[in-house]
Amino acid sequence: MAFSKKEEFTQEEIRLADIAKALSHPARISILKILAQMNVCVCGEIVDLLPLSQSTVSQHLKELKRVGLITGEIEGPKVCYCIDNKMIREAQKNLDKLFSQVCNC
Amino acid sequence: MAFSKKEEFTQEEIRLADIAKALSHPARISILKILAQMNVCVCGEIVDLLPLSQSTVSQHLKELKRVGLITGEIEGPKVCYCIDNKMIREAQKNLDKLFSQVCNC
DNA sequence: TAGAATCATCGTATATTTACGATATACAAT
DNA sequence: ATTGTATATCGTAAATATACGATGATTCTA
Repeated sequence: MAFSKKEEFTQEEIRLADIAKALSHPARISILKILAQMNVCVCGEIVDLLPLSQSTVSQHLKELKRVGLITGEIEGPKVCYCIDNKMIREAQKNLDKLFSQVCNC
Repeated sequence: MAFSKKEEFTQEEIRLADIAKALSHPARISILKILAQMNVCVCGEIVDLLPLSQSTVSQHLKELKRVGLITGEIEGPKVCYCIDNKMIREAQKNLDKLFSQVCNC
């Protein structure tokens, strides 16, 4: 392909697709659940709970952070990851709006 | 990578990620909106409304059909695409459930 | 100050996605 | 039968995603 055509859609569509992309891997869904249960969680603990290497988990965390669904705070040598409740609510609201728009019921 | 590790997660996580993947391109979000507005829509009309070639649109339609969010019925030489309301509701419910699980509020 | 621990990033291999034109298929109409 | 219309699929190129080990950066501890 010459280059991506994603920019040729509305900002809303692009943003929604981007959120969906962040949720498009089971590992990232799992990470969100883990963070919600623990409330706050050090990266290493997540690695221990998943069947993936440390570097791969780090990549998945980066993707979730990129779209804003989680935050990461440095605590000494560790990094404390946490759900961003506000962003989760916003994602929930926007996806719900899409489904409502799209569903004839 | 040797091979994907997606299977090592729960069926629920895999299914949810798969739905999210179907929504992870603005063209597919746009297609869903178009189908909802028109209620029912011939493939060619969708092509006319998007800045993409016929073959690319056909691929996006295939992806939406794969996860069940839309159906396609052959009508003579044309194909009539339609939102599957039941599946949309199910996707809405399951994503909403995830967000509720994941949000501390 | 030297190591140990924690995490991100780099390099890399492979898989998947995105995009298009060309071609094949199926049907309708002439 | 032939032609035209509508759509899917094939082939292909480029981009992006997934996964890992190795390395680098940072910070705590001995």
